[in-house]
Amino acid sequence: MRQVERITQQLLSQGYKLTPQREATLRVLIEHQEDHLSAEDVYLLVKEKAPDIGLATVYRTLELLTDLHVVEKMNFGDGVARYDLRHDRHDHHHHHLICLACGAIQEVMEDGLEELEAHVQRTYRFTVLNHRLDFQGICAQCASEKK
Amino acid sequence: MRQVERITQQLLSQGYKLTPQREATLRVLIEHQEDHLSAEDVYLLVKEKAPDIGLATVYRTLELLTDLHVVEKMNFGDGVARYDLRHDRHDHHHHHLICLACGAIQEVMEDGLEELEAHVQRTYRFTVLNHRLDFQGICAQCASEKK
DNA sequence: TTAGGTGCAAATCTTTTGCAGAAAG
DNA sequence: CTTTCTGCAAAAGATTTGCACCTAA
Repeated sequence: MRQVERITQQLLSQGYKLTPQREATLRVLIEHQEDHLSAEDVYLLVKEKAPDIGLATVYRTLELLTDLHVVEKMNFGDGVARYDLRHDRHDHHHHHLICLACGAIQEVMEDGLEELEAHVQRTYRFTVLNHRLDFQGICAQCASEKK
Repeated sequence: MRQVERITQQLLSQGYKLTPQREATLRVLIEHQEDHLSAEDVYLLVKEKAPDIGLATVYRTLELLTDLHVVEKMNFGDGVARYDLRHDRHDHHHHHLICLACGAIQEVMEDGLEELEAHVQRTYRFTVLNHRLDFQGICAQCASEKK
């Protein structure tokens, strides 16, 4: 559980308080790294451990963690924001495979955009700070079920 | 103005009616192809020509055009859906440069993802039907102003 | 003539905010 | 102690929906 401690240190060192609500939220995010949770999802999961937490606090905590680059706020077009734990501070190198049949979201860790990014940088004189790439399609499982 | 006619033909051939509201909305979308309009933006622009149109109709028309693949509904993370006219039926090959300083959204017409897409297809056995790539950063203009 | 479309207002859903009380440092 | 947090309820936005009235085909 080194991860929780590293992040709480970061909170404290920047003058934020470590409250039980924040710690519980952090734990949920870490336990569900694979899951791309919405604020509501996080709220329900935190509620299991700390029934008194309010939804507004979850929103506020997620916003704080986004500012601290602990999580990344994402939008997959389904009307809710989802939050991804960042793997490291400078990580902007993972993509998503979104299955249109079952809705599963899988991560692709390889980057593979360096060349295209350099091209954009040169051709459009655009300084790329981050990028975001999603593939929509049919996952292996759904494809095999259809047969 | 061949574009309007082509799309209205498509509407009619699929059993939808061509109403003045739909035509006006279509014209606005075509005249502002570069602009990544939100539903509200479209509403205000259509209202200039046809003051009686309702916001709900604009939403319904945009939904219809999305189903028909005439436009693509996009989400840049600013809380509103934006609509991009598709360049052709099978087009999934344009990316966006989003300037974090001024908010401008520019299009990149090159694809350059073929290789990565093939890799994903092979490695994850994921059938890619579409993709979506945004670069966030600083545009040329904002970069030069900062000096 | 009639199925589909429209405008309006109300409803819904996600996210944000004001405020008084609570608690971390 | 004091500043920051929290929960609650209300507010704010964006989008959707129910319904009675229109209108394109």
